Amino acid sequence: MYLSSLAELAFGSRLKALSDYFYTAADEVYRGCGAQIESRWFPVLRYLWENGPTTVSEVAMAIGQTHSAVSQLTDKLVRAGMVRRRRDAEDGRRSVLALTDKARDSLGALGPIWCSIRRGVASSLGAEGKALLAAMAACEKALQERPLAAAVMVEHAALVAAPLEIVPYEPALREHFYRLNSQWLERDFKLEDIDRAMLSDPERYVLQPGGAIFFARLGGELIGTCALLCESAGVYELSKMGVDETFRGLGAGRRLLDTAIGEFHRRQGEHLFLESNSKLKTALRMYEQAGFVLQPATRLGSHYERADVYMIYQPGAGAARGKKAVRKRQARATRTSQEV
Amino acid sequence: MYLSSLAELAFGSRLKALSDYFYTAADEVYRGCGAQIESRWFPVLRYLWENGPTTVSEVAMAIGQTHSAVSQLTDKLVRAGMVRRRRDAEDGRRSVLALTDKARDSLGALGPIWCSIRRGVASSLGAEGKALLAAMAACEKALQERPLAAAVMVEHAALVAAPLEIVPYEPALREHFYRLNSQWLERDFKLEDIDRAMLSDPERYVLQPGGAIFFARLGGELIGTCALLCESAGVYELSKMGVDETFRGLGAGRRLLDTAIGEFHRRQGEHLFLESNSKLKTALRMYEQAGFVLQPATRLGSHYERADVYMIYQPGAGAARGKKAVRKRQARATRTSQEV
DNA sequence: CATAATTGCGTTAGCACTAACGTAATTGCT
DNA sequence: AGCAATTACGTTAGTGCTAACGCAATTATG
Repeated sequence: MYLSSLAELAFGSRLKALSDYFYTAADEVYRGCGAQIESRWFPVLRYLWENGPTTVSEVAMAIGQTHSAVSQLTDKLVRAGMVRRRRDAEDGRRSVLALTDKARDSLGALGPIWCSIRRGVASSLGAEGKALLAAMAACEKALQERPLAAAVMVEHAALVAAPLEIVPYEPALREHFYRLNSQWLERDFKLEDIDRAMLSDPERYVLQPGGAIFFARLGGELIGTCALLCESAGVYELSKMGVDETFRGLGAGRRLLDTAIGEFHRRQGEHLFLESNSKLKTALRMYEQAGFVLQPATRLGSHYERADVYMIYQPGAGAARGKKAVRKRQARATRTSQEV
Repeated sequence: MYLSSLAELAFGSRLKALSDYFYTAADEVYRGCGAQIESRWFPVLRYLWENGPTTVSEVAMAIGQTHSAVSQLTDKLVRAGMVRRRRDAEDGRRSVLALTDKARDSLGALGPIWCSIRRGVASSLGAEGKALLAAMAACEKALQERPLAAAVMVEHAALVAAPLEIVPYEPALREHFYRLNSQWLERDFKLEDIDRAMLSDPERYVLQPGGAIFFARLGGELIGTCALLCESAGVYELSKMGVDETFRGLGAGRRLLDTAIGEFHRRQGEHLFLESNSKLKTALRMYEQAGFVLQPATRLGSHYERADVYMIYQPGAGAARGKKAVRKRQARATRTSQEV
């Protein structure tokens, strides 16, 4: 699903979808069993069932909704003959809600259905259901203790205050080269042997043959990296570009890319190419914007299994060229190139 | 929170609440950062941002909503100047949505905010956020493969078809006595030494002193148990009553209780009491309905740490007595007793 | 090629909920 | 006691979504 790829950014939408799924599933079950009840009624009725007559606000507080919602729902329940509304004798403002005998009968008969729901959830979701419940409870607690909006604002303030710099490789940063690249490699692909070698000993495999490595540093943190490999005299490959997942969208990738291209020019390189994978759409779009042009076929004798995209740096060409070749190979990528 | 106590039964409501929390938190952040965007717009805009111009239904499919929702949202986005609507030249039915330049600018500037959101979620929810994402993904997958409503109906059919019987103890069932009791004991309390002893060797601690044990069997499964302890000549204690959490609501508890009381009468017992805890509201209500009366103080020299409720069986008394004593000790329990 | 079925979209009515307001009752303060 | 503040609730307007319908365009079928 597309939404899952957005991860933390689409929490709300996905949770809503899940919520609706459960509501409609419950209604389907109630209908199927001939129960005269709707899923939305459940929290209120069950609370009254367990706790006896209570006021509107107490119910609202307990089930985490506004008093208005409970008040309106009560109208419906009264109309359905499930709930009785009474003024409280002690406090005239209060409206005391109590189940009718009909409701008590209905709810009593609902025992097996609730039981089936619990068991159905277990059989349908298995351990994942338990995990979801546990995670929800943990998140509800965490959000009460550390409100999300405030936490985000703190991060935002820190982000915009911190300077974003590009710094060259130095031995003390070797582990970051590994960390930043293994993150995305292990997420979408797998670490190939050639990766492991290069990431573990960049001095030998990148610098010594005449290449360069850059890091993006935000404040004190290293959030991205990029390597310019020297394949042969004047021929360079852009590779090992990785930005920490939680720091994407800051422009670090583009800054690294521009720096690497700058270095390629500074060394008076003649040919610059890269290999990538069609999954990495945002990266591909960035390469195009920077002047790389998608080639009709993958590179002959590629070092990587995951490589299904081959691009060559043609600064003068712009993004207009290569359309036909692209269209043949990848409808989706074409659309992107037209758009950008 | 009350809803969490309902576990699987209130999935929908809790997920909705969480969903709304994330939506409003996101809106708060966007407002706080001065971004001209609303949280509900995000899935559509982001999809167009990543995939270029697409049709209404494609967007709807991708973000898991109806075409109507996307169509109406598009109205708003067009009014806000973020999206352009165009008829498709190739297929006149289709309405192609594309981001305006303004939207592209806005979204481009949103990078740091999205980044902050990801980091804020991490700092606010920590590992729980990851756990929630993982659980959601797993549940979405599981629900596609095994629809919930169908699974529940299957369980329901099996439940109503299976006969519920009460059977006396026999050595082969010893482990079930332990299993069924340790489940609720470990959930709300903790296993005390006296529990462990009695549950491990019921023949010595229950049967030999003159007590009895019963099991509730549903179809082939043992789903509940209950013990009648003989304290001294004619004095019995009802104890170790437990029904599997996933099988509650079927009336097994009541059947077990009635059987135990029947056995108490059959043995011409003179005094029957029980000790329990005020947390166990549904159990307490059942005891009252069966003829137990709440006592004003806990029992002198109780064996259990968790015992804060003491009830004596007075079959003639009904549920009307003991109100005053109750009211003094426990406002909540009082309400229940008035109600039932 | 005519007709039926399907597809894609917009519109409307309706639902569940919230925010905001108004009203009545109660509590707090001097 | 008198007045303000608070509390409890109902009502209204509005939001975000779905279901259901209708229309137009496209595709399938005899």
